[in-house]
Amino acid sequence: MSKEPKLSFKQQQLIVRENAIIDATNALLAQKGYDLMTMDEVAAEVGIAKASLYKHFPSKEALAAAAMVRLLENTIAFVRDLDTQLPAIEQLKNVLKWALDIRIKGGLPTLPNENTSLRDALLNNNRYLNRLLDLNEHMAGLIEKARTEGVIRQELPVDVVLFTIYARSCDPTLDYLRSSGQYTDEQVIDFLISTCFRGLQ
Amino acid sequence: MSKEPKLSFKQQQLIVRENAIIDATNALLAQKGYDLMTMDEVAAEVGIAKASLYKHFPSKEALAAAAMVRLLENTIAFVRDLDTQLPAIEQLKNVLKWALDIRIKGGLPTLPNENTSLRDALLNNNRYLNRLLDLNEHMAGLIEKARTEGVIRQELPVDVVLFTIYARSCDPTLDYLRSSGQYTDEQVIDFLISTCFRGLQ
DNA sequence: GTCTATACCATGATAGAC
DNA sequence: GTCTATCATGGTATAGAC
Repeated sequence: MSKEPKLSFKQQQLIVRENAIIDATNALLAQKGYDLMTMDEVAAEVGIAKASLYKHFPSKEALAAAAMVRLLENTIAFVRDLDTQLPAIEQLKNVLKWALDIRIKGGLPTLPNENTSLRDALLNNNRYLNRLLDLNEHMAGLIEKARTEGVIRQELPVDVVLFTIYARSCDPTLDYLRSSGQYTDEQVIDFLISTCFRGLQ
Repeated sequence: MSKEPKLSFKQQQLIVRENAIIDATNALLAQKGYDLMTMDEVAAEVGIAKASLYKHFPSKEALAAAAMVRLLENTIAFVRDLDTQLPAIEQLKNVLKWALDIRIKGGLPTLPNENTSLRDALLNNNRYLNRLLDLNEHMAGLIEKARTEGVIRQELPVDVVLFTIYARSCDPTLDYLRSSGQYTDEQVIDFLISTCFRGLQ
């Protein structure tokens, strides 16, 4: 595409490096959360000096935001590629299953809740907000479809269902059940999906 | 009870002061979480100097652990006082409702998940662990009773039900729905209890 | 037991050489 | 753009006077 392959190659190198940085950030965000993640750790994980990190991302907040944006983009891509032949409720379950699989592999940072200072940064990040709105729209469409198919309770508003599914992707129950050592990862995921959609009763 | 009322009075004063400290700790833990809570804030909230705080509690971890122990004791007391005439499932719902009410009032720290450094401290705290085991036994009894009454799915192990209910007490869905401003607090709590026990379908 | 003042350390961010 | 070395801030914890 570019007229100067050399420049393009350099740019490619840059992208690869920055992807590696975001990989490390993602893992550390998932493992320790935003506040406990340190820039020293990220740099060490990537194998570069901390100062070099700051040449790529101007701040810790910007770095974390970039990681969250990439995560949202991957999620949107997954949702777009869902098999539309399936009942909407099965598509929703597949989204949750996909998220839980990623989480078990150590790559899913928990939702930015009100306790963390990352939240404010993300709420001021337009790239992040745009991706989030985009994902929300896709998910809301699926939820409404599932409702017209009669498999989601009518009295539950769409946003209640949406947040409930989002929250289940970072449910601490996953960690507790896994650390009990009594179940396989697949069983734990099935429990979470089942209790989310069918409840306890 | 004591032979020396004067000493007992001093001890009472101490208890009152320490209760005030734990009150402040509880609120800050709920608001910001363990890592973002600072000893300066706790001291300022109570109205004493930071050094005085350390005369009462030897460390930040010990202080947070004391707050969590008191919370567990209050929970156990509530569970003990439940109306045993009610169906077990209604008693379980009442426990969750009670916890969510406290959380809305700003007094319920989130569960210590794997991300926080508080977790290790609590796992080494025998007072905390004993209270937790005690509560777990009470709750497990209720869950088994509800199961024999046929209102909890047989295929769900007791610990899955237990953790699922615990996790719902710190579900971020509560914050998201409240901040949307579309529902009353009571509605939000009903949504959470309903989706927990009946699910989305 | 309360205070002021401070030691000590971790961490986000930067300077400046190469 | 990478590095080493450093700064500035804020936090836990403590010393020592009263």
